[in-house]
Amino acid sequence: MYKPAKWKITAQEGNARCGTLQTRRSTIETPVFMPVGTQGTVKGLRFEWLETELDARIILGNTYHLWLRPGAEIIRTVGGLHKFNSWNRSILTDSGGFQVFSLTDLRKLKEDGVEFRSHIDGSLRFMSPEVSMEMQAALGSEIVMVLDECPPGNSDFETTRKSLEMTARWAARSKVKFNELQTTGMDTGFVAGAGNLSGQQALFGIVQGAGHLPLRRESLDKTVEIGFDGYAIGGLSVGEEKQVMYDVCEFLAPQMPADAPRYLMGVGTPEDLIEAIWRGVDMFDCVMPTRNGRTGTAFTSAGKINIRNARHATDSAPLDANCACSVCRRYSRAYLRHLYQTGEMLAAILLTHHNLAFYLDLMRRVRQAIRFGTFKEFRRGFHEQISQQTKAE
RNA sequence: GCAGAGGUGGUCGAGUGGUUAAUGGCACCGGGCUGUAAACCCGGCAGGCUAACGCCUUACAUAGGUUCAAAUCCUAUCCUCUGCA
Repeated sequence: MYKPAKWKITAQEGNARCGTLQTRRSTIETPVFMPVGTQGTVKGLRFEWLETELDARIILGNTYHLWLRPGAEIIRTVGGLHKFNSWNRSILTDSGGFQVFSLTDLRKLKEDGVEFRSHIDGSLRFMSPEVSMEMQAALGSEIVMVLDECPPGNSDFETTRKSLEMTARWAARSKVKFNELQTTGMDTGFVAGAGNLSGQQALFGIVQGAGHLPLRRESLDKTVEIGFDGYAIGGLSVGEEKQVMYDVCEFLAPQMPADAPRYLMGVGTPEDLIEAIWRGVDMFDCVMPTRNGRTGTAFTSAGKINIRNARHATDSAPLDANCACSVCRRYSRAYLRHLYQTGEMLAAILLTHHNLAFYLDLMRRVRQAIRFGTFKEFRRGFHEQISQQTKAE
């Protein structure tokens, strides 16, 4: 029987893994960073750049946001998200679960689903595991996420336990509905004759449990029991201490099925990625490179820089002397600062471009290190750079 | 020349006798951003001293004056704008 996605580990160093995830639309080398494209666009970047220079193989889309606008009907009419936005490589769609957390003041949580007060026009909208699956089938993404509840990172034991139990029930419902949609041809992204793949969508489960390790274990068991094509760690980088995130990854990742990709949702800083990969995580997404790019922060091999700072006013150096991206090859800090200060949209575009290039290149170098068995040294070198930078400040 | 209006901190602009070192906006300086309600949000912004509560100095064109108290009232001077000659 053909599967929707094929996962293969190609190299390992300790808990860190290097692999390939083949979907019906692209082959993704892991560890991978997936640029976030909430509304069907990676803000500020043309797909041309993502395809050629950056060579991103997969990006995100968001079910909640695309569900509100343009809506399922339009998406179905135009034949799914790939046809709509012209991105022909893989897409992973988040289920709307994060909005249960981020839009907490605009929603009511019930066993059946979530009642959202639309942040756009105030209308009442009902999202359930079934609705989320339907919307994600309409979008036709390669990887579908189950609808989960993402409780705040510092939630207490009892709250977390109740939440994770409902998430588990939602996961089971998600899978039932997902299977039904796959067999009734509701997936707009279906690829007939996709080689040794089924051409269908893959479905990932999400492990919750906040900072409580026993609950993490419990959630993992429940999720694995249902059975998914990949497993995500959710509910981190949502207000808890950074060490909690590392501890949860360290505890959880090695226990997650080795024969499926592990995805740490919503993380993070370059350092976070290194630390999570070290602990056995394969996939990441985060708004940080795109949002921070828009708001004036560039990630570089020497740490973060704020392009607004006056010290860059006449600096003819690129953002990062060690970066080979087209922005660093051509534009000076002085010019980028000028663009930012004058409110020119090109500032956001160029900083976003560089930041994503930096993130994707970092992942390339990490993969290479794992293949060569030098990731341990790579990680140490990375730490030294960061502590040097902290001292310098 | 005559008539009218007006000169406030980097800038625009409130304030028209008493918590005014002076509201706001902009500019400037700095910080934040982790499955995107964010091309956004927060802080600082006369000078000096202090670890800090605070304290001191200089400030609303210039120079005088009235008053317990003046950016605010009076006088003179300088300057700007508008209209008429």
